[in-house]
Amino acid sequence: MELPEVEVMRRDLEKDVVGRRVKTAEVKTSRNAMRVIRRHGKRKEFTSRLEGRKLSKVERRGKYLLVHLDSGDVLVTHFGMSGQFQRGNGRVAIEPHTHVVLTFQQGGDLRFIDPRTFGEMFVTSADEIGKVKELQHIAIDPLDQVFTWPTFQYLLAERGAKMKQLLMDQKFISGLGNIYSDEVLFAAGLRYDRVSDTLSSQEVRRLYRAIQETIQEAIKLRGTTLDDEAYVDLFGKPGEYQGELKVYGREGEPCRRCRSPIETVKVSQRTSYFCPQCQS
DNA sequence: GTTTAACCCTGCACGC
DNA sequence: TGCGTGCAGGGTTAAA
Repeated sequence: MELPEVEVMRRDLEKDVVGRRVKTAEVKTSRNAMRVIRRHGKRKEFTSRLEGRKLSKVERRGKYLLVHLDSGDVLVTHFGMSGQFQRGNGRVAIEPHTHVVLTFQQGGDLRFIDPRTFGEMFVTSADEIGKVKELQHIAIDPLDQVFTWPTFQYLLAERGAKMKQLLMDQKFISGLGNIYSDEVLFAAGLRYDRVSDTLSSQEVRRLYRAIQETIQEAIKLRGTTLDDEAYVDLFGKPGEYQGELKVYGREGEPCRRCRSPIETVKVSQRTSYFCPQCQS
């Protein structure tokens, strides 16, 4: 799940679960459920801070979701590769790989499902949130007001790294993963191996616009749901941005702009898709 | 400073 | 049909 999917989830939660009070919090007994709450030694450390609490606000920091509780605590969730939240109720069967279930006093529940358990949940106090290492180092957010193109130009000039790696680096810019970084580079007409401090002003501007437009459009279409991956929203509905993908997952297929076959390359263990003609 | 490899998990497609 | 391999939208760490 990348920024657009996390943002869609944030908005859904804001509409649908904010204001509800947690009656019971359950962490399943499996080894992987414990892996999900790995920062807590015991289940109770996690569940006792949730039970009886009302959910008051949901914010996003990069790919992290922060659900604020009326106690001042914050429930932090990262979805990893396969994590998701699903709304349910007592009549809906618990899916395999469901690790946490919050049941609401008002009825219904919220489930955290994650087959690969790269995802994580933990509760911390609002005061301590600034001390969480992963959150401290999260870089500028593309949707933030302070993400302006002169700022971006400065940040790029400070580094001498290849663009694909840099866009994926959450300490450089937050929210982009393997899919959207490829889409952004295509939209900007830049190759994955361009070095950040050699971009012209015009290229920086193109890249800046590509980031904003790609992210905005993906949120509008409620995220990307690929055939083999199963991102769905809070209510189980897939996104629609997959129909807009220009390069990701299209190896060998003709570029939508120039008809050249889309190529792939391995960049830090991940497959990167690009058009050899349109990107330089 | 930047890049690479290994690792953390499960599920699925693919080739033999 | 069965089995091994590689790959998948995440991130960290140590070493080169």
